[in-house]
Amino acid sequence: MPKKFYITTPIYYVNARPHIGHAYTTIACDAIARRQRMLGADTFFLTGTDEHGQKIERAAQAAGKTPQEFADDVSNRFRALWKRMGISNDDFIRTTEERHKRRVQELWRVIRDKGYIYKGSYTGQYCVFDELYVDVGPGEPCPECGRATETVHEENYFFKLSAFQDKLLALYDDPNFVRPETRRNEVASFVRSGLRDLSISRSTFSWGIPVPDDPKHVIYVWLDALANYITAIGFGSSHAGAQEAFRKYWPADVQMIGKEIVRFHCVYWPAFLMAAGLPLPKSIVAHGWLLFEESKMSKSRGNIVRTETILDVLGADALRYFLLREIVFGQDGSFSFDALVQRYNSDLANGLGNLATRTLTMIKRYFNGEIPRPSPKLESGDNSVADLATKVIGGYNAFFDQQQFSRALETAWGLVAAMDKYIVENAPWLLGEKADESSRNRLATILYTSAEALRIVTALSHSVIPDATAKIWAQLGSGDIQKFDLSGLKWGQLEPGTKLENIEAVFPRADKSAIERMQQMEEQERIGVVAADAVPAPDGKISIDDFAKVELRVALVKVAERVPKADKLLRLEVDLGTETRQILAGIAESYTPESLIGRKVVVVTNLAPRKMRGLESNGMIVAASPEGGKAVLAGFLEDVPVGTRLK
RNA sequence: CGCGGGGUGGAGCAGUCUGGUAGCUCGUUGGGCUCAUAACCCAAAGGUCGGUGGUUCAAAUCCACCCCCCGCAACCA
Repeated sequence: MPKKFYITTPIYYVNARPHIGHAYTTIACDAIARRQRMLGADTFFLTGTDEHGQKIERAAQAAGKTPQEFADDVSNRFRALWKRMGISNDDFIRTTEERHKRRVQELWRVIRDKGYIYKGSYTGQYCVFDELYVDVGPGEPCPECGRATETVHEENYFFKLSAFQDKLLALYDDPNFVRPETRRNEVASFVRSGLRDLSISRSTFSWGIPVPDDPKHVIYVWLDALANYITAIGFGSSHAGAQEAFRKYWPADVQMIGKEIVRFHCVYWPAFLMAAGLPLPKSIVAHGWLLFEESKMSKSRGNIVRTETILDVLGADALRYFLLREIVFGQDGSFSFDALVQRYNSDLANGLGNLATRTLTMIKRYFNGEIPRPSPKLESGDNSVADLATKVIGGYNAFFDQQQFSRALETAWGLVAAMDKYIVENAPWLLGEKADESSRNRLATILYTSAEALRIVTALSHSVIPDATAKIWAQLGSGDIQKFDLSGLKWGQLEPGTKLENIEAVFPRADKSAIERMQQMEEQERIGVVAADAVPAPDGKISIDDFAKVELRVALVKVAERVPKADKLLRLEVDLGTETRQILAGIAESYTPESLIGRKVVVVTNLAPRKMRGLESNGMIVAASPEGGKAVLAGFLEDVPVGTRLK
């Protein structure tokens, strides 16, 4: 029976559209899954979307949709993107599917019946953004994310997380359970500092899976979401086939996550599984974040990179290769169009692609398109290539299996470089002009050696760049690469006499215009999004009515003081003629409090209140805010009465 | 003491866990080749691996202290 291999991506939360960060995780898993299939493992690759929780309920409300409609829309975007990228997932689970809901409830019952769930009451602060109860006083911000918290009083179900502290710590002794090492240390120190029982139900909103026998409560989103890894493969099902699948695939071999969700996967998840008496995943692998040209991608910065743009211009292989080759897996990595194009040109177009073309072209020209039979008389250069190839196979496998993708690829490309050198040193094109037997034999050996090295790099890198390698493989006359048994890869398998197929360049060189095109596409997308948000203004302009919604008034600053422990924030009290208001403004780096008192400023008066550092701000001071520079307050050259409206 | 990442030739980065002549890509300069996608090959210039101290026969790598940069959040409605 073949070995099984089960790998999962996180299920992506549907509060945001898919971006390149999601693609990164998914590509890494896809490459691993494809490789396992090539090695002959019975592989199951799962991805999906996480769709419950208060955050989704509210986002849907803001969008004027039902939570289900909202989730459907975003989930479909993920599914469509993976399809377009050729992601080879075997299933796509959604937490709003019936199969998942029923099985999560079953998991709940199992844990409950083992005595790890109890009912308790809780009064405290809740952070909607993190979906977490936090240990702070009323009105204080969330210590995790800094956003405002809400005071809730709930009767909740609790999970006896505290009972698992020692077992969890023992678990981290296995160096493979959490990787890389830094994450493992992080988690271990978190657990060592003490675990409190975890609230695992909510009754203040309803967008979730009802708690069995107590439908006023919904199950905590993280318990719901984490369970997908087992519900998707059949846990909790009454069908014999599903039960069989669960027994076969669980525990997971690799569970890939981003570093921001380490705690949930390395503490809560194994605790839930232990409570349910289920086996634990063999390895949880956390990767770093993808930064865009050094800074974190964010919508407001306008530096979001959509995967679609890269697919349009360079194709999926280019993106896959770049992400896995350029970034040291586990660390934060930086994305830029320049680096992408450079890497694409040097490694794919000039490297592998060019090696394929030059090798195959010569075989076509000098041997009528048939792989020549090498002479039994080898020279040292030929043997070194064969030796290197063998080393490269071993090295690549070792690195790849430790998720060191960049080093694996670097190793494989060492063979590409060696082949370029080998070809130049042996100058086959000179031998090609001679007709004597020894020249022909020598030429046959050189070209066989080149083609065989090409075949090996192609086979190794297929899981990373599936499309191009499938083409090269076919051009070599080796047929369908997906049928190749990678576990048996070794030097000398290429059959002399094999007829080549039509030769075609697989990685056309990209020029500077490719970068510009991608930047333009992103720019247009950005404008499109802005315009779409502003509803009926296709040219980005707004109507006078839209402007009239903003109420700007002249105000006099009465009180100004620094907010404790805040670098940028000033607390102001301003006189609007009819009332005095408290406003917080992020201008402490530009103005001293004293210089503001008695000054007339422009205030947006009809802005929704917002809490900052526990204080409420009821408006906004208008200022010119140059990028990276100091803010300059808007003011008047002539005197104006306080309270006057600007229009 | 908020959390995290980092400081290695001109640029971007590996290498640090498991000490042993400092490596890759790009760029620059000169040369070569012409099978190949203006590609490929060779050579050269260019680094006291942030600093100080320690451990060691040996430190980019281990230990201690310090300096600097960046991201996130706190606080830019």
